[in-house]
Amino acid sequence: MKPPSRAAKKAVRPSALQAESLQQTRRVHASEIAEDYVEAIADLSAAQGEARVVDLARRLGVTHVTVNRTVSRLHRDGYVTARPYHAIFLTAAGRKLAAACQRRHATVVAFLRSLGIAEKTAELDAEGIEHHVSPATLSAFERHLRRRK
Amino acid sequence: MKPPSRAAKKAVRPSALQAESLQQTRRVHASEIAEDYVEAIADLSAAQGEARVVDLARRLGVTHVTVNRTVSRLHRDGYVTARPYHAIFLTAAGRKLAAACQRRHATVVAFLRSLGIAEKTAELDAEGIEHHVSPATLSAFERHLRRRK
DNA sequence: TCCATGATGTAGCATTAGCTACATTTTGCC
DNA sequence: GGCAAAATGTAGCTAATGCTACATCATGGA
Ligand SMILES: [Mn+2]
Ligand SMILES: [Mn+2]
Ligand SMILES: [Mn+2]
Ligand SMILES: [Mn+2]
Repeated sequence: MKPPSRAAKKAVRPSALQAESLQQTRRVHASEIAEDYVEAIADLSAAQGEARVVDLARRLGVTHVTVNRTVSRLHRDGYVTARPYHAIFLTAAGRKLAAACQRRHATVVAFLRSLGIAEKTAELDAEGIEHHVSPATLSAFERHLRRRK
Repeated sequence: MKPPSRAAKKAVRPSALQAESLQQTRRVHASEIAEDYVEAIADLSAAQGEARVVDLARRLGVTHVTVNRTVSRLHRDGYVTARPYHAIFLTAAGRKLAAACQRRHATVVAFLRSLGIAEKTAELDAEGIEHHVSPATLSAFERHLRRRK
């Protein structure tokens, strides 16, 4: 069945741009777990001096099995040290990534709060939004925060 | 190796809240593809009267194989009709979801644009951000837009 | 009419990400 | 020191999401 030629070009969002946006979204999702893990490892290291598997499992809301497998991927990718039966520590690359993520996370939460959004809602939404915030958009958030201050 | 008791409780983000946030993020990601698909199907239907597999593949930036399998899941979940060798159409549930997603998408893009973010950046970031925007946050975005207008 | 081409469908591979069940190691405590 | 419990590790399952390669269907033009 051929599309009836009516209405024809309705000047809709171009396919190419949406495809590019969705591809970027998929790329973001591929690196997202690494970001949340290094952030959590940094938080736990600051609070307790180290990050253990159980602590990560509790904080990330998954089982220790999932943590194990993800940590081995983080190790494969050079973000963490991983010795059996020892706590997990960030490498230099891991610390750098964690610092950027912590900063971005805080900015996104502060920005949402500045719009009058409740603390808990801001935290819930920010955990997902943060990864999709490009450097340009992060700058815009910071600019808005400075203006509002 | 036990954590040295120094610094002890550093009043960091509570584990329970972060775990809950990450669980919500994972739930969002599980329904995200359905949202992007019904939105694309609605767009294509409006523009051409129907949504074909090739068109969806082009617009979503994936192969037609991926489209096929996802469409069958959408059919399983009641969002689309699916007859072999025919175009794909939204069910009532699909149209309802698509309308909400289109509206939310437009709001997120407009909100980012109102912060001075470039058109293309807004579009790229919005494609990922939109799914993590809760009803409360969407309201805040709309409120901000009304205020700025 | 018929057939080349485009559209669609399917088989099967890889990776990621979650899980339960069970094995092993480490540790806290008597 | 010895042992129970906690922590950690591993085997193997499911599901989602991407892909290539190949098979089948549908159609428009010669
Ligand atoms: Mn996050
Ligand atoms: Mn975060
Ligand atoms: Mn999207
Ligand atoms: Mn996301």
